[in-house]
Amino acid sequence: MAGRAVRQERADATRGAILAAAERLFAERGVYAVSNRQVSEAAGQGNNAAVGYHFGTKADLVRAIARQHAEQVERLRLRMLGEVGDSTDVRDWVAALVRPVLEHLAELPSPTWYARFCAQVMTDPALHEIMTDESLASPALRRTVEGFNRCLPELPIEVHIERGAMARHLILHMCAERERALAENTATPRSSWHDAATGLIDGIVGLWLAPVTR
Amino acid sequence: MAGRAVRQERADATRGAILAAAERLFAERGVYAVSNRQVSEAAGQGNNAAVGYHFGTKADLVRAIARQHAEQVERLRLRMLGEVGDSTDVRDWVAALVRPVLEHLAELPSPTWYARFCAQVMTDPALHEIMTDESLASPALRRTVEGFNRCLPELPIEVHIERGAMARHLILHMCAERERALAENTATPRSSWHDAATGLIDGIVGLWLAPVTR
DNA sequence: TTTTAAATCAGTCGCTTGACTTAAGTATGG
DNA sequence: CCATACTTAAGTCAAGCGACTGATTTAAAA
Repeated sequence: MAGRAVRQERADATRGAILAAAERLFAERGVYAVSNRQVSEAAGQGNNAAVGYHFGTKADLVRAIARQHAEQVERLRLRMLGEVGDSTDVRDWVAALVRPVLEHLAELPSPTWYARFCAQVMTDPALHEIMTDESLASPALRRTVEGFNRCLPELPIEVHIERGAMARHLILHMCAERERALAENTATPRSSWHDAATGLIDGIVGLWLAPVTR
Repeated sequence: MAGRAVRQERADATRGAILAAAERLFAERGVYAVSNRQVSEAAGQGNNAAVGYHFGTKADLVRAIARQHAEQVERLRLRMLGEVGDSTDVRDWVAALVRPVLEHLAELPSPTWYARFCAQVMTDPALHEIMTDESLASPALRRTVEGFNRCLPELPIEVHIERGAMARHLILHMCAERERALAENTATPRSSWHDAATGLIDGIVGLWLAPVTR
């Protein structure tokens, strides 16, 4: 009964070590530039096949890392969704999109690698899909997007899609850039993740409300 | 005299083949996931050391690719700069920032790999610097940024830096995404690079003119 | 206690890597 | 017409790769 838990605990510790090591190495060097051997070693495993044993393919490992974080972000976004309620202010909904992600990064022990990891994963066509799958599986995200669409002024469909992509890129790469700067101890325009989120929200709202050239 | 040119021509053809092959492979798989051997083979070279012979390190090869394109973009931007003149409309200057890049992509034979190549390069801290060096070496870009700053409403310095970064990310990754979609024959929100540029300019202008939360 | 199975370790396999060396081919300049 | 210098080809080398195998440890179940 409680016995099984002990063995599980040991395995979970190893799994966790592999996840953490992989996230860091993938973020710094790129997913396909890092071998499973290097991940195993960085996780303190004598066995060079530890990754294969616990996760299978490299894509499975990437999915596991993504899911771990997605769960945390989901938790934060649900809370935020409660605060937003049924607001009709575009800014509130953009905040519900942005803030949970940056709050999550702020909560993580420093230095963080998650944003850079995401940026690396999103550049690969195959892995890209894994990432979007894990994100779109989130009910809170879906509800946020719906609420956002309700109070957004009417836009041509192609502009709507286009600006959605712009907002995604903005969140992803501004986070990755800030994270990199923090890791390398170089200057950042904002002194906290919270302030960075505010600036990001300002920009994204401006982007969505910009007039459309026809 | 004319003799030397023939040998040079042969070498230039090989160099060109290597540049083209490297750009494609780097864009698709990432710079460090592709070996010099693979580049040499893809360029039709029997010699597995052809890359080393013609370019030296992988960073030198990346720089050569970046420079090649930067020259074309420079040419287009200079022309655009003439049209903009001394306009005081923010939009004109954003257009001078954006249009040359997308015009260059439109001029290249399809499919293109340059935008994805840039996106890959920018994710690596070491290569990142090579790319920015090649870009900032452009006088036309510098003049454009200056002209832009002259007609932009006053912003806190940190917001200015922040939004500059946002605009950069937007241009880079929207181009890469569109390029990927074209290569994979999936849907794109806009039917031409020119229209994509218009949408991008709309968004970036909105971003810069957005009110600042204090 | 003994048995069982999960988890880890240790090592092998064929293959590819970057760095390097050597040889062959070729237009030029003497 | 030949020697030179530049370019390409071909192959070697240790190191590292993923995939795989069998042995060992360890806690659970019998």
